[in-house]
Parts: sequence; structure tokens; C-alpha cells
Amino acid sequence: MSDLRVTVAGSVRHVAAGTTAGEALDGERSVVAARVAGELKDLAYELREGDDVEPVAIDSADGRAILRHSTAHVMAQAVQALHPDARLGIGPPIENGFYYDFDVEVPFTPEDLAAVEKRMQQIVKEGQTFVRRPVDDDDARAELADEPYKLELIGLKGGNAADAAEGADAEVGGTELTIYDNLRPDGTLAWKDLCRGPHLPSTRHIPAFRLTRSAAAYWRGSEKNKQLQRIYGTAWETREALKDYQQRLAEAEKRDHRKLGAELDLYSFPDELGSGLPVFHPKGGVIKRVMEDYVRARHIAEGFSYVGTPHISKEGLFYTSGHLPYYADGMFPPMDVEGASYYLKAMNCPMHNLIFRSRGRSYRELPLRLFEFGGVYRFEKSGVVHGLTRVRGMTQDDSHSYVTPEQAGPEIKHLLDFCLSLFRDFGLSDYYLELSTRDDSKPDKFVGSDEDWAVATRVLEEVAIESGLELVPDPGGAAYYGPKISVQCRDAIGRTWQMSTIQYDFNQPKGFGLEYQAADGTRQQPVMIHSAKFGSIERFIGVLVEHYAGAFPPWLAPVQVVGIPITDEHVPYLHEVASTLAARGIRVEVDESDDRMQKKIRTAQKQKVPFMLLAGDEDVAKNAVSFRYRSGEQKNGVPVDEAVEEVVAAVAARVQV
RNA sequence: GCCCCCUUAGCUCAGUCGGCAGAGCGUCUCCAUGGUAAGGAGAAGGUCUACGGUUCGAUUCCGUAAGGGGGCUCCA
Repeated sequence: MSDLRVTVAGSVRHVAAGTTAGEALDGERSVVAARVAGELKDLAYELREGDDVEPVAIDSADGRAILRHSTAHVMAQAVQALHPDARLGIGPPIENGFYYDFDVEVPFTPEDLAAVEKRMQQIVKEGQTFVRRPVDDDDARAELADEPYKLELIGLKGGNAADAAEGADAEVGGTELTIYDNLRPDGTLAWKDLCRGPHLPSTRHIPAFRLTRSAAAYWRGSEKNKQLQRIYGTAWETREALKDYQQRLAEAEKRDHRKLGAELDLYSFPDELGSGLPVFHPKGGVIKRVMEDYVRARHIAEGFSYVGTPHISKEGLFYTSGHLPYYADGMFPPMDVEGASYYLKAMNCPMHNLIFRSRGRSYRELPLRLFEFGGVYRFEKSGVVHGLTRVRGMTQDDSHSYVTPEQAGPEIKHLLDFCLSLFRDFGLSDYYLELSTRDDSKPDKFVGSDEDWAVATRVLEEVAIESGLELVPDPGGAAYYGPKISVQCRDAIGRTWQMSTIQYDFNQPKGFGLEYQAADGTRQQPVMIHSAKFGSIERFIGVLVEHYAGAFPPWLAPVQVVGIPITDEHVPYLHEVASTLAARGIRVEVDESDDRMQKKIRTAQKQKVPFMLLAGDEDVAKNAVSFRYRSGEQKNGVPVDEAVEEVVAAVAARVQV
């Protein structure tokens, strides 16, 4: 029995054959797994000659994933104990938690979840060990004969990995099948599951967890399959970490743009209009208008022409563009008018193409850049409509650049820089790029030749990589007419939303017969680059509200200054100050209500007004104001001219205060 | 679209084990003129989302629809 030479946490050691990773790492409590040659292993893994072993702590990203995956097993065991008819789907760790899918006759009730949670606590307390056991396919099939979904996963092993559902990978993994047994302290089998691992040594290593909600989910993510009942939970390395997480969620809920929209009187969603059709109140209208003014001026400065097109069109236009055969489901049904079929537009590009085609075009005009605020209507499925971030009627700041193929790359780079500078001006920094490409296995969803797609994808990819931003591939996410780059932003509770898009399109110019006369006198087909900077103005507002929790930087704030008199006598004085500010373009109000000054401050504070100007006898005497910031900071006796200049400067600088 | 949950005053929510409903905030009126996050009093405001069914009687129980929430699928 010869010694093995291994590296443990950076130092070379000799250990006896048969030594496990757990023994070598010599159990600090927080170590729950080992990383060997880049792969996660259970602590029971037997070391081999030359292994390089690093500890995985429970509060590391990998450690938490292992904790959550193990908690999912505990949950599944508890569910099957209480609902013996439940068949197992998959149960992977996810961000902040885990889920497990079950096929059950009756969906879970909140009471069921409470009972499952209680049972889980017993299992955790019992201290069952997780034991890894490699099996061959036939044995696995025999052992899991009662679990039809697991049998399906065994069948997938080594098959088309891309075809496997999210998380299925965590169940079967590579080529070796393993089953994890949960053994009670007396060694008897409590439960088992097909799983690649790794897992915690024991259920006792689960310090804190909660079940959060149940929902239905399609088996292997396909609408064509049966819906299973999914239970979500969260698990953390300490009770404090769990509490912090719950606290963060509660804080995030307060930032919800649907809630703040009502509290700040920005917009609403009247039932009378229908789902996904917001109305902007005066204060929300200010934000929308400021954004539109900004982006219109920017487009004009960047060489775009501002154009206008109608909201509806005869159906033929959308056949020419190719949209109807692909996206009829996403459009509102047509209306018959004098024998013709009209559609509400879901996109503006076909109409811009008509502007391009309205006369002969020369290469000297390219890039030809058209821009407008397009009101578009999309028939989003009822279950997906969400506040301002997923609506059925929206305003796109939509632009189309018609370019020669050689101009496409520089134009796309230019557009991406434009988008990023806009994000900077609006104070958003938590975003990443997504590159949406064709799914080669679904050729019927995309038009155009392989070469055209390859060229377009390469151009976009080069620009995206050059930007140096985080780039996430999105295979299959392309439009039917071409690939795209998009900027993805997170909302308060971590859901991501597509904001800006830049799309390379070689198909619509063909469909519309667009052409320009080149220098050599030949007629050539332009490439069109679709681009929206905000994306949807509505969605961008929703994300902005959550980003700022309603406390907009002064240039975007619906009301920038509130004048607060100490008594009624000071109202006329503040009106004078207000008119000076208004003359400088500042949005200012004077609070003339019956409330006391303290209450007025509270009101302005809750409305998140950036600046409060207070005036009483002392201020009037000195031609000054008391200058209060939203932060609670305050300067007294500020001369009126200085106060005005400070407000004007803060607004112009587009900074947060 | 699918699964589960929800819908009571402008907002946030109590409540009615089936006998036509309450609070706080907001709104309006009056009093109060108060120096840094809620002064006091009074009033108005609801076909309990809609439509069916069961019942002597439905806001409450059942069904359907609309709207909302959380997921899934989808997202030009």
C-alpha cells in the first residue's frame, strides 16, 4: 500500500491510499465539498495520485449550489413521504435557491408546502447521509422503474445534450450514471435519486432553508409536454444569510415599479382599456416626455431623420415584410374595412422601408438613417403581461439605418456606442449584452441563406466583443430576418429585460426590393440595421423607476423643486422664487395646502422631490431660502440667486443628488 | 395560452361561520399660522370586479368571464 502524492489546498502532501477528500481537508465545518482538477467532488471522493484538491466552503458559489441541490433532495423526499403518488421530475439549484418538479394529481396548496417544510426539518435533524453510488443503465432503470421521468433522463444520457431541459444536466451529468442514497443513521435507506452530485455529507449540514412558492412548469421546458408541479425554495449557509436574503426581497418589493407608479402618481393600468395598456398621468408623462426629447435630440445629432408613420396598415405590407407568416400570433387580429384587412402594426420597419423606397436612392445617401417614436401593438399572451415591462401597446424609439454591406460594421459599432452612452446618461450600469443567433435545428423559423447569416452574425459578434462588455450567447433568439445584439437589464427582483436592440437584416431589403444606385451605376441591395435605444419607452421607464426606487435624478424628476412656506404669509414670496425657477425651465410647485410645514416636508420627501426650498420670515428678510435636499441635508439662508443656480446646474448636469 | 393564488372606499387592508360592511391614509369643509418627516374637528365616499347558479336571503358557497399576482411557455 503505497502513499499517494497529492496537493491539498496548495501544499504537497503524502497520504495513504484510500484517503478521502474530506479526510485530507480535515473537516473545517464550512467545507462541504472538494474541487479536484476543476471538478466538484463529494468529500467521500478517494484521492488519487497527483490530485490537486481545493476545499469548497458552504458560503462559496459552488458550496451554496451544493447546499441548495441537497436541500432539493430533502424536499423531494419529504414530498414523496407525504404524497406517495408524486413522481419525480428534476430538482436543480438555481440562483438563491432550488426547485423540484413533481407529477402529482392535485397541485400543492400553501398548507401542503407548510407540511413539506415541517417534514424537511425532521429529515435535516435526523442527519441522513448522502451516499454516491455509480450504477449502470440497466440497474438504474430497474431501481427507478416507478419514476417514468427519471427513466426518460436515463435515455437522454449521452444523447443530444442541448435537447435536455434546463437542470436535467444536473441530474444525469456526463456518461457515468450515479444514484445518491439518503441513509438514516442506522444505515437504512430513506430515499434515493438519480443524480450526478455532488452533495453535502449529511442533511445536518443544511443550516437554513424555506419553501417559497409552488407553480406549474412544463416537463423539460416544452409547452407540448405535461405540466408538473414545481416547488421553489431557498437555502443558505446560516440563518442570518437566510434572513438577509428575505430582507433583500422585501426591500426589492418596495421598489416594484407597479407599486411606485401608483404611489408617485406616474401611470396606471385601467381595466377599461384592457390588459397591458398603460396610461401615463401628468407626472409619468413628464418622464416619458423628457426621455423622448432627449432621445430625439440625440438621434438628430447622430444623423437620423425624424419621420412619422401610421399605427395601422393593410395586411399586404406585413406579408411583404415577412412578418405575418412568422408572427401572426403576436399581432392583434385584423379588422375588416371596406373589404380590406387591416392590422395594427407590431413593428415599424415595413413602413420605414416604404419611405426608403419612395424614390430612387443613391449610394451617396447611405447610411440613410430614419427614426421615429413608433406606437406598436403586440398581442402578448395574457399570462406574460407585466406592468410596464411587458405591455401590449408601447412606444419604440425605433430607427433603421440603410447601409452598404461595408458600412454595416461601423454603423453597428456606432449604434452600440450610442446605446451605451444613453445608458450612462440615465445612470444604468447593471447590464450585459446578449448575442441572439439562429437555431440551425429549426430552419423553418429563420429565412435567408447560411452565408448571409454567417456574415451578419460575425459582424455583430465582432462589435459586441470589441465593446469589452459581458456577452451572453442566446442561440435561437434571433429574429426570423437576422441576428441581433441586445442590452439586457435587471429589474428590482433580478428578472432580466431586453432594452436596446441592434439587428442586422438582409431579408427585408430583399422582400421590399430595396435598392440604391452604386458608384459604378449598378443597382445594389442595402442592408438594414434595426435599432431601438430605449427599446420600449414604457419598459425603460419601468426599469428606471425600480433602479432609482422612484428617486429620480433631478433632470428626470417629475417635480424638481417644491416650495414650502412656513406659514401662509410666505406663499407669495415662494411664488416669486418659483417663477424665477420656472423661467429657467425648472419644474417647480409651491405647496399651498393647509398642512403644517413639517407635513409638507414629509409629503415632498415621500414624493421623492429632489429639492425643497423653505421660506419663513428670516428667509424673506434676507432674500434667501432654506435649501433642503432629498437626503435630509439642509443649508440655511441660501440667497435666492444661488439656490436657483444650484438647481439649474444640477438639472443640466444630469447627476443624481 | 397553461398551473396555482388573489379581487371589499381613490390607496393599503380588516370583516361578515350566508342576514346588504369597517379602519388608516388620501379627498372636501372648518379651526389652527405652526422653522425641518404626520396639529385638531367634522363630512363625503362602497350595486363588497361582472354575470349566472344554489338559497327565504349571496359581498360570503358553486360556476363562468374580466383584471391582478407568482411561475412555465412565448417574446419581431
